Amino acid sequence: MAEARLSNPLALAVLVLLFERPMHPYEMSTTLRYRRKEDSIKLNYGSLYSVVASLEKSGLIEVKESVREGNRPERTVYQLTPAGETKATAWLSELLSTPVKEYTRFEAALSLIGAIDPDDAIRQLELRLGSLILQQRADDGIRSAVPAGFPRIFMIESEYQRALLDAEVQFVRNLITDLKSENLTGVKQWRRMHELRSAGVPADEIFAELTAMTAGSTDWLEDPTTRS
Amino acid sequence: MAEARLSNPLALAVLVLLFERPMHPYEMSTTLRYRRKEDSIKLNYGSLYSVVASLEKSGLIEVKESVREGNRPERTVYQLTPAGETKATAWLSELLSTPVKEYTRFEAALSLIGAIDPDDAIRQLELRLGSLILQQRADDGIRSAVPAGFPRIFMIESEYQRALLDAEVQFVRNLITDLKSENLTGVKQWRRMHELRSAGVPADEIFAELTAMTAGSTDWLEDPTTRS
DNA sequence: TCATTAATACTCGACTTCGAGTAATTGAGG
DNA sequence: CCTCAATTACTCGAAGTCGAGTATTAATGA
Repeated sequence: MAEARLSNPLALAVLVLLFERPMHPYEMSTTLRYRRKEDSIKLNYGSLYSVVASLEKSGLIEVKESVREGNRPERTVYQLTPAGETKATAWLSELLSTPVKEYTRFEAALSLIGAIDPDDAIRQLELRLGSLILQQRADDGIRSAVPAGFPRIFMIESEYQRALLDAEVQFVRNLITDLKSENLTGVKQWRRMHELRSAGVPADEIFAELTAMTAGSTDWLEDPTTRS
Repeated sequence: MAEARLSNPLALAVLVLLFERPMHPYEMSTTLRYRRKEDSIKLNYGSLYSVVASLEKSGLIEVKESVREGNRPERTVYQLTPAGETKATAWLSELLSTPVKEYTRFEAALSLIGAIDPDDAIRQLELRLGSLILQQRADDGIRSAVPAGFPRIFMIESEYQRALLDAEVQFVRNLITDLKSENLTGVKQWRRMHELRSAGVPADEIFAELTAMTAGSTDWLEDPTTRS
């Protein structure tokens, strides 16, 4: 009954599935796959079984029965407890109502982009843009193949995904344009820095020249250890 | 030298920091914090030290020196190896060029939204919208406080973040509108389902009625176990 | 001057995540 | 009828993640 701090959304998916009817873990996995929830909820066997175990330990689900057919591995069928039912709706409500910061790889990469040179960065971003546009096309294809009358609410998560994809395409396109046109402040310094570095100029001289390049306030250039 | 498959972007951040100059782990953490990279790269001590250890084990970084000042814990200063230098640029390039699916909590929640009733869902989404708009305001405030001349490229990751935030606001606003106007196909069935359930109607009768409600093709309503 | 807070620099272990591996059963093709 | 692939159902251990805890020193202020 310990209040385990489950954070894996897969655990919520398990609760929601058991809200419908009792199931064994393998059936949960096939059901999630059949309903295309795998696109939105990361699913792998190891996690599924350990998540189920931890839900049981915290009293949110319980074993209903344990059936063996022939020589196959035993199937353990689980069902929701009253506590689990409460938890499922509370948890889902919270995920819907409360935005939490999600860390993406691309955001991390952007924040470190200065480590490669600008022309290289542009090239990589163009590759990304290409992939993203292919994804849009693929998605268009899927959408046009969905039978008329299919309830939108059943695939609302894919509309969200699409909204984010379109936003990213826009962002990357703009970024490439700004980088190419040197329209983005700081790119000149960035480029100069890589020129100096590849010419073997030592770090402190690079720092000095960059400081000189930048007109006006340069407080932001300072290092935490060197600031007065 | 083992090719460890590091996936934590924090490891890339470590490589990039050491590309600048040798550092000890604690200094990496303060530097990342000072440069606001914490907003984009999840940082906690446990992960940092274990990531550093695993980078060392795979030969991408190495100990430069180990200094002790007074009775303080020893500071272990690391530096990049040639392999680490190569890895840093290759890894960064890959993160920039290659989109990978990121699983967000909100997307997971949307995919399970059917488990709570529509009116409840609308309420939670309105709460979310409120928070998101507050975030936009806060971000506007920060942006207007940035000193003129501050190079945009140094905070490009926050522009990405903002683009995604704006897209989410749009999406949630539209979704709320569509739900309220019953404009979204499937909402009627969804609402009816929760009415029946809270009236204690058994699952199979609910299924029967929902099938009847939906004109035309209802293949998509079928269960994997019951399809012919 | 003495107490209290902040900063420094890391350690530890509980918990999660991952995905390859296992081992039986069913189905379809030749 | 036999073989080979797919499906069923789960196990296991290595690796990663997390954040509270520890122990010292520096700074602040009553």
